[in-house]
Amino acid sequence: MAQYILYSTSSCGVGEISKHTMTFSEENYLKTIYHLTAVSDTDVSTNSIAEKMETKASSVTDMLKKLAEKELVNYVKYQGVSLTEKGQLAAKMIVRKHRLWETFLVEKLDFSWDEVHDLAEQLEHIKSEKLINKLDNFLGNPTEDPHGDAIPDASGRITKIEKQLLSEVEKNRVGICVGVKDTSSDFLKYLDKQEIALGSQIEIIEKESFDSSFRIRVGTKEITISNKIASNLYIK
Amino acid sequence: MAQYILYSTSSCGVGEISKHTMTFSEENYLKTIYHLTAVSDTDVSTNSIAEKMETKASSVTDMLKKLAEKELVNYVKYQGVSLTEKGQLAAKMIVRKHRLWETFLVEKLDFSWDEVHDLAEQLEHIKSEKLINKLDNFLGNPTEDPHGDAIPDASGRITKIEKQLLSEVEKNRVGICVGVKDTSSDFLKYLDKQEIALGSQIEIIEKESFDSSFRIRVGTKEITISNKIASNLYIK
DNA sequence: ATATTTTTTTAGTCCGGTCTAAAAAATAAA
DNA sequence: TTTATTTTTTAGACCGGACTAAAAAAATAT
Repeated sequence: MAQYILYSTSSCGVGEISKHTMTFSEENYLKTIYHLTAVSDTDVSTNSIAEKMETKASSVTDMLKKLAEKELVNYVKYQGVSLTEKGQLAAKMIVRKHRLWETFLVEKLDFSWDEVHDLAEQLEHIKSEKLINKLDNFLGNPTEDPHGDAIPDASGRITKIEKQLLSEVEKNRVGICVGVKDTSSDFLKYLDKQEIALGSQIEIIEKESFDSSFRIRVGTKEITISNKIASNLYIK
Repeated sequence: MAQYILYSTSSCGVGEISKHTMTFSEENYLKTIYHLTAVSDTDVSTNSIAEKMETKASSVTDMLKKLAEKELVNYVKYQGVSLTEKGQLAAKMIVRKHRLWETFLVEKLDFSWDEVHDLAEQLEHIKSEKLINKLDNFLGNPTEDPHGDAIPDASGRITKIEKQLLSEVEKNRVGICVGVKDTSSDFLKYLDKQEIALGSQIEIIEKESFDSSFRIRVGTKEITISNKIASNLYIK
């Protein structure tokens, strides 16, 4: 019976990864694990992956074995999974592709920010390092995508953006909207309706203690937003 | 036992196709059949498809049944295959995508014309009519790709380009290079070396009857090219 | 017209990725 | 600490798409 306790021993350059081509499915699992790790920073459970990917736990287990075999994850039966260095880099490259394509779609093809996610899910699997680097240059080497999320550079480095959730900011602060936490189409459409976009100036006029809602000024307009909205908006 | 004699009876709009999503594999078969039909204009044989796709005849037979089931091809056992109206339109949409992406890669991302084919083979499978139409607009609705091949429009219409093979043109004619027949990387690299590109002025100085080679002037330079080269260059 | 060769199809296998159902391990409750 | 519950893994199946080997049909040659 095979052992799945795998620690990355050999260092691995970016170029090396592109040689082992991964399947779409493998890439999707890797990306999901990456995102789940980013939130909790502990080992990721089989079930949490299954839930996020809308698949079954048994399918996840199968895939984790394959990814462990390829030394992309550290997987110990019943104890969850984490990315190896190699896996982390691979995941970052997928995220890089996703966010660069989203940027392309919004900036060059004039898509709105709520339309681009599904398309980027397809485009992120196009296999060519050269393509993505040329796209990066074409877009002017952006560091953030249309939702304010950081775009890893060609070597996987991420320039951290300092930002705060609007819900955690004190009264009277004025800031610029720099990102969203929830990127669902519904939320983004709501923001469009309220004329809140990346770069909008937001001032907190009042915090309502009763329901934790916020009275804010967006540009020149004054509006009320729920706590749920406020806790999905980043400002700086 | 199922019958595979299928003629398209219902007319089918462009929008309708995108609902039945096709797999990558189905799209590749359809595209291959389309290209093979374009050359011979008769029914396409199982073997010719297998050869072009570098696969086995038995795999082709399997797929032809599936495509017939979906009413994308007219398939009669042992008698070859042709595209239905629906299949033709679907194939044209794939070709449209392929050629628009190639154009994008060359014009916007600065790829050379010998590099783009393999990338476009991946990009042509991205599923979104909206994306491809926006890309079309972004590129200024081009009618030809970087190799001089026609790009079908959103409804599948193709604006025929009048062009002749250089090998079939009489002595002293002056023309503009408008396309290539062979689009292999080797051939395109050869053309780059000889400084022959789309738009180059070409004058036939001499036809050598012995080996059917050509003495031509490209711009200001005089060079000799073999008959094989001349029969893969289109001029107008 | 018959035999031979080529082409095409069928039958059965395999692989990747998913699933269900059942077993095993870990966790929580009594 | 024993039992109940939840989580995770295994075992076995299926599906799409490919393959090999063998059978059947069509084309070609004698």
